[in-house]
Amino acid sequence: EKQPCMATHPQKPLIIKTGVQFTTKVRLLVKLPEVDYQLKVKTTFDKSRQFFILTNNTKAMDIEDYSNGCLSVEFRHLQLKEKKYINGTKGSEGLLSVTEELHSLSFEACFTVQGLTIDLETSSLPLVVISNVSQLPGGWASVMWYNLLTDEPRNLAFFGNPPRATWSQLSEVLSWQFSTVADRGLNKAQLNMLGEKLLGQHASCSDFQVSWSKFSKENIPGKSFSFWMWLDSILELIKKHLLPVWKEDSIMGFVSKEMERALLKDRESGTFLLRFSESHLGGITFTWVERDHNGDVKFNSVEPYTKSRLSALPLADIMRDYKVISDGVVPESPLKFLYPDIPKDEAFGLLYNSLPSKAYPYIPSTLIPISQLRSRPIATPISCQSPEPPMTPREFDMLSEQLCFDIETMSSPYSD
Amino acid sequence: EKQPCMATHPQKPLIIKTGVQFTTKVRLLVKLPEVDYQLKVKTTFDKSRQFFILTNNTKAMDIEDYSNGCLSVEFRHLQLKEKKYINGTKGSEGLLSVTEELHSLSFEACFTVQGLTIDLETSSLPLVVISNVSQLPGGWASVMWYNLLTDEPRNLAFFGNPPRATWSQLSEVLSWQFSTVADRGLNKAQLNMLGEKLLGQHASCSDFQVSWSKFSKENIPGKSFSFWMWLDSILELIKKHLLPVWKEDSIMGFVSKEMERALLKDRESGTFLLRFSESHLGGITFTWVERDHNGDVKFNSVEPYTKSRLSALPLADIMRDYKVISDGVVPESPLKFLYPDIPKDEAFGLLYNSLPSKAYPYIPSTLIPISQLRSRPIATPISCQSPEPPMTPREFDMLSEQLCFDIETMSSPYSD
DNA sequence: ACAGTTTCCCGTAAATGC
DNA sequence: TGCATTTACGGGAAACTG
Repeated sequence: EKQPCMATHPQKPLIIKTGVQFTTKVRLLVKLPEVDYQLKVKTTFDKSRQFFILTNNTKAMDIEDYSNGCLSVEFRHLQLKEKKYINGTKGSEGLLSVTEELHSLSFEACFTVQGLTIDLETSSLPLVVISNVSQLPGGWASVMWYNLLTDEPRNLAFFGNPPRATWSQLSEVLSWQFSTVADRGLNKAQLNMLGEKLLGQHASCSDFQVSWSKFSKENIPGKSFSFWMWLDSILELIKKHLLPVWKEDSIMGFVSKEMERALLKDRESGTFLLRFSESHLGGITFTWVERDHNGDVKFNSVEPYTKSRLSALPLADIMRDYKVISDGVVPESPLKFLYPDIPKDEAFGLLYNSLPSKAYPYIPSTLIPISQLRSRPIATPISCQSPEPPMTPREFDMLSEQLCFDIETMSSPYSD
Repeated sequence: EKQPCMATHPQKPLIIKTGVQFTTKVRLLVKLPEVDYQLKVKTTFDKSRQFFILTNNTKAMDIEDYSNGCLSVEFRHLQLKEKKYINGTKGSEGLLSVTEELHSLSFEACFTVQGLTIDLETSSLPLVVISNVSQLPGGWASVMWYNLLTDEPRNLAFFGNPPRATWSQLSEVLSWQFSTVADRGLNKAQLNMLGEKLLGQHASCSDFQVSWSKFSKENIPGKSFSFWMWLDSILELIKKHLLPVWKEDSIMGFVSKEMERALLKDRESGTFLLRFSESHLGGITFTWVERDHNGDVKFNSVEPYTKSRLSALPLADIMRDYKVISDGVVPESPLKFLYPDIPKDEAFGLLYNSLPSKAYPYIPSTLIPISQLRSRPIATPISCQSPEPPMTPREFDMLSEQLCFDIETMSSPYSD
């Protein structure tokens, strides 16, 4: 039953949410003697656990319109649903979290040619099944770790004992996440801050290793979220609310508070930079430096803006309009220069929204972010170092040796 | 097969959304000779149209726990799904919109006692089936009109030729909507404004009649929504964003612009009132009066606040913080007295949110609504009259003459 | 009690039907 | 083409379940 084979397109593990439609396509990689033969393909979900395919899962292969005459079939509107076991025995993966369980779809076909019965079977790359979008970040973590650390196409037990990643490998993957989502990766200084956050001072050694647990399971000391949950919340914030500003490279973002002060302390009064909150998920703040008549330096950071605030007022408008007020005095913007010395309107001007609304009989009204300023202690700066070079990403090179057909594409709204 | 009967609880038509669970309960109104008889009840959706019950629809009756020993059965987790007709013939109600189509659930049971076969059957009050919450307002309109204008328990053809309502009947129902949703009904002045909006000057005559079409199908002249859609958008706004302020009776709300000016013109500078937008769905604005050094009167209305703005900043905080700014001058609140003469902080003070956030290392920041004031023409006031007295609501008095059991309760998240 | 997980369902957007 | 209606599914919250 073994047949000669061809390479398939590169494949990545996917995330599928129960109850949400996904698509998969299978192609036969050799031409069969009789072309019109009705070759039915059946798609099934792995038996190991509690999901089944809700919708019609059998379809006949057909000749691709555009193509070389290959037989192929596309399953659309597939949907996964959880099986309810009445006598509570779920699968065996009790130790792993849902997003660490890897599943797979199988495709089978069987036909007889010249008295010979031929069974064809193949299966998808690993799948993570989630039931709510709130599990998506966990699912992505698994997909990233798997892609980063194994070449095995179908190692469903991967998270039983997941290998460590070197910081050099990992930092590159993290930078890609930003490139993908936001068209701009992370620079060395930003990666260095992330490395120190994850590893302490060891980060300077690029082959220092990061465990799966440290990356996405254990909480950051003193916080209620893991490193990846924190980073992903920032990716989401950028994707939904900061895209133009991020693309313009106006957000330094990943800077420790110490570094921030070191950078700002010698700058002109009113110089500021933007930094992601380390204490809360999905927040961005800005810090500006002020020098009083004695020449004493003072740093002020605004309460971080999160998605709810940013959907009321885009960041560029916040930058334009932010004012500090002291009683009875005309409010004033403390923000003059984006670090190192770019005039604010030059950095953000193109992204400002044109205020005036057209609602004639009415007086237009806008929201202005305001702070009541009080006195504040001066912080001490600390030094900082720079990170290691990136490494080329590994890619799946899926040559299926035994199988005559393979999955061509598979898509789900949760995968890119 | 006719059996003696008892009254059931009052019933109201309901709205059911496809794919969303609902519950219904049926009770047998006489005691059967043999108590332990397994009396199975089957629930079906009316055949006239395109829905079916997705979930298990047959259940045995049981003796109620608490009760007089009546047999009853409760169906939970029922769900409606639309039937797809392949050869496109849907039902016949082509002329009516979905929310005007009335449906019903039927309940049947059959048993034999002493050689006699007895069939029991009953059906629910009319149901409106919707597929998206965006149809809820339309559904409510139907339910209100039905309840208001017929005593027939199951007239599914009601909207084939819906009767008119007198303004006196309708105005009372509208006031109830506000009582139910927001704990405060409408006063005469508010109802009068609504009556004039719907009927012009005829509203003063309380038995003037309103057609179903005028109430909820035709658009208001010059607008893209019907009277009820407009009113319902305000109910929603109150429910989600204005509840405390509405309960305090600080929102006059339904005042024509003419009346508004008539009321404010002789008041002190800085007197304001709150009014719902008539030009846009779900908006609220405030208008204040200003008198310049010549004694000339000027009215200013702010661009209406809608749910998106109000979810960024609650109304009470807007009232507290709203400022008008002229270049280089300290911003000032133009709002001094809630009409007629209540100091602003007295009217809204208890509802202000305490600003200062606890985020220590950061400077707290709030959003302040600001308008850039320009010169504005002065409007001319017009007079206004007051409305008619209310009338007692009619109630369903459901005595089922032929049936031995009836529906006791039926619930769906869309019904109160 | 509680954390991890799933279910529920509104509300927006997109797709579909007429 | 435009409007009415349904479908899709993210996201917040409640319900479930060991």
